[in-house]
Amino acid sequence: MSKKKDILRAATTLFALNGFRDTSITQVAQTIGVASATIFYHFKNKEELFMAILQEVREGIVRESQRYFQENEFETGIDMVEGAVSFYIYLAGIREEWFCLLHRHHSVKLAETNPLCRQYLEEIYNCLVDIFEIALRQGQKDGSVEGSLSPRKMAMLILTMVDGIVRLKTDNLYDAGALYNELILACRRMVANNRN
Amino acid sequence: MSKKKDILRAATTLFALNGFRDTSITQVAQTIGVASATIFYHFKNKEELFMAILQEVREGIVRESQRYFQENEFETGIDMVEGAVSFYIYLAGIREEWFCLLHRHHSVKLAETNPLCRQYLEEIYNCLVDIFEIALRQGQKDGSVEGSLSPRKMAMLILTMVDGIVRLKTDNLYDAGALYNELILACRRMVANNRN
DNA sequence: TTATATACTGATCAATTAGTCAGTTCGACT
DNA sequence: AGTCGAACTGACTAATTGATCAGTATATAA
Repeated sequence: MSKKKDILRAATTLFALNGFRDTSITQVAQTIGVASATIFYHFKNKEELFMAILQEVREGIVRESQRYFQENEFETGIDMVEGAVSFYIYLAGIREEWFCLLHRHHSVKLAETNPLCRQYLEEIYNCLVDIFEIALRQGQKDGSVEGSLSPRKMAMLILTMVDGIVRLKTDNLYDAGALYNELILACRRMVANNRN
Repeated sequence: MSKKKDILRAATTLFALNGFRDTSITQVAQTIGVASATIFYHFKNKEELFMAILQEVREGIVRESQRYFQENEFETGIDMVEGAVSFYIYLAGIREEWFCLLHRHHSVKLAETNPLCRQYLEEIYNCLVDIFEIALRQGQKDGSVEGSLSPRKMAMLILTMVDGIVRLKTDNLYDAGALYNELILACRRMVANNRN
């Protein structure tokens, strides 16, 4: 019967869609038909509401990435890279709010002064880079990925590219789907071992 | 003796650094020692101030990209791609405010309702994609770039990746310089014609 | 029934905000 | 000297904001 989950859900959507500063507590309260004081009953202030959301996002991303590793197996590392790209696009599709929220400047800005926020963001990005790095290391072991490349740095580059495509979609600037094939191709060309 | 340029300069920095919504007119006025009413004398409202800044950014980016094409010549298309990446990183380094501003959600959001804002953003991004696309087309002509790739789409992917690296730097998350060599390498591998 | 803690609310507040306006300063031209 | 317009300002306003608090409703346990 608690409205806490409702508040979190509505605030997540609104913060993701319009940003932290452009979303008032009143607006969050109104969308779920609750007094604004109710929000301050469950959360000390607006920033703590944001932090609670960020914590949920972190848990969600870590959980989903673990599930991805459990449920998928790939023959070669390079296939695993492709799978990782697919997974990222898929996750950003069904959990658009999470990625919108991470893309907002407020998260980055808050991390400068709020250590917990910084910690959450680092955990999230490490988790996301790892998805690609693990695939690349696997590929270097089985010979499908060029051995001279730095797995961590190439993983960051791929993440950067894939995340940029996701951004194009969430910002309604370009349809991510239209670039999907080229994205996969580009990643393969970037890291594949050409001797095979 | 007009304070208009001062206002534009201060507002550009503040909007880029803290965002549109988190920057008050009073704050802009105080940083240059001017009454806040002076800002409303030169600009109809806060949004028009923002639009004036965006117009300046557009002009700057178009101007700099034209200068880049005039002042540089490359032997092969693939070298031109590398030059384009270099140029982008360089420009984002000396005009960090421009790119910070473009990365802010407010620009994208405003474009949804303000046609002029949308037009400016489109012109900016077309100009930036073109830098890479022209290089790729050149490379397909001289055989240094794989001919089967779509120049426009590959240009968008490269832009996305390079811009993502710039973002890492402006967001103080990671040093762009540390990824520079890998970035160039990745771009070359992505589009190079392997038959040569 | 009574007690108690949790969930929730209406009324209210102090602070900040974008924006207005009447009036002042000042340099250029006649 | 006098006129005029552009640049600029101090004082103000109406609206919104995050946050507080005293008090109400409800359910569960003693």
